[in-house]
Amino acid sequence: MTKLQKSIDKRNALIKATIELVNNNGFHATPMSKIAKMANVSPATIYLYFENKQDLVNQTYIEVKAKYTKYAFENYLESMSVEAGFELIWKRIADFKLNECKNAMFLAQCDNTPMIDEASRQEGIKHLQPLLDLWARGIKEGIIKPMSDYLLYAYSINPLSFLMISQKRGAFKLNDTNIQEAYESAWNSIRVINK
Amino acid sequence: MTKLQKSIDKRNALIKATIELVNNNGFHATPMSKIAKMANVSPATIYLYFENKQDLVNQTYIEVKAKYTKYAFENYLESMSVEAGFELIWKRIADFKLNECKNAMFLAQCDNTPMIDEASRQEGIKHLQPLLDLWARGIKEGIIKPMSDYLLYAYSINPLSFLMISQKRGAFKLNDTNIQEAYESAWNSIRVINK
DNA sequence: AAAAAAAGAATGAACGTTCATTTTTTATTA
DNA sequence: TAATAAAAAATGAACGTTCATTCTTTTTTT
Repeated sequence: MTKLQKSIDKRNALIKATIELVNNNGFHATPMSKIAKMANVSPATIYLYFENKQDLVNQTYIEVKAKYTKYAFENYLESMSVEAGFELIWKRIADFKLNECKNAMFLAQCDNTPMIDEASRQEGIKHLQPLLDLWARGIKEGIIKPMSDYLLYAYSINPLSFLMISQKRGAFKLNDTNIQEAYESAWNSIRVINK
Repeated sequence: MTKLQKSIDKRNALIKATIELVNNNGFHATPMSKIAKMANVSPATIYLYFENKQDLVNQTYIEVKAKYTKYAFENYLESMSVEAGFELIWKRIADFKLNECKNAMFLAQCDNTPMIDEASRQEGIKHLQPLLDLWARGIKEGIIKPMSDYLLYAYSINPLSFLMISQKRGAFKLNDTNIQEAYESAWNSIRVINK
């Protein structure tokens, strides 16, 4: 194994440990020493890869967010119809929250606490552009209600976070049936309804 | 001022300070000393009112959650139609998130982090029963889609949390117009749609 | 004057970070 | 290629600080 690879492995192990521990204990209740231990590394080693604890969690956030959006837009083409595009992206995001549960949990926590720098937060939002573009197109075509991106996001994508957290708490179990129900709810909340 | 009143005032000041500081810094980044200072009280005095820090935040959570549900169901009568009842409750909740912004922020953070004991979380959920009952009635009458409470909640009530957080970050401004849009989205996502 | 409430200072534990060394890798020379 | 020197990576222990909580003293109430 090359030197570079070893470095990447260590960095990845640190990021993985950070996600795991922050998910279970929150940012301030996860000491660097525990992150180091879980990553099989000395505490001091963390500081070779990251400036400090804040930098570690910022970088973790950006990395996970990038993974999320990459996953979401896989297979999406701008040539698709608005309906097809939305359904595809929505279901990919649902998949992510289901299959990459730990990553999704981590993002949910970051997005609801003052854990992350505002700058890193901005950095994370950038990659969502294709969805915003799709919505703009949908509105122009009269298929999607003319609402702000925030409303569209709140009623179609964001509820998945709540469902995931409920699932994590064991209060609710997502499956193929209610994923389809949820998708239809999401779509009905943003589409133009012909009476 | 009576002794009892003074005690209640002190307890309230402590809870208010906890909300303020946890909102801005998160649970673990708000020291007891700061809470004491903001409440004009000695750190030691906190321990006359609360067992420890965890107890302080648990009790704060339960108190705020109770306030939230009381606010939500004010004026609601079980004799109302499903549509009217839902609109009333939904708009009261929206009002709460708008007008009692700090309280709402606090709940959002509690609900998305491992900050609160599971027991206190359960305690907080109890008071939402009237809404669940309304949904059950709506489903029986064929007005609301037969979905689990979690899905109904996720797509109608919960998005308000996201909007509130976006507003807090200055990214989005809620007003009467988009509150109405949001309400219609919420209702369309859970109602039975006659094609 | 006794009891209760509140205060501030003190305590011990835990944390993020740094420091002095050691270990591992890479480059150079024979 | 083998030996060795230089550089880089990694370490565990140590440091200074911060924090939740407790202890002792003072103030307020009864």
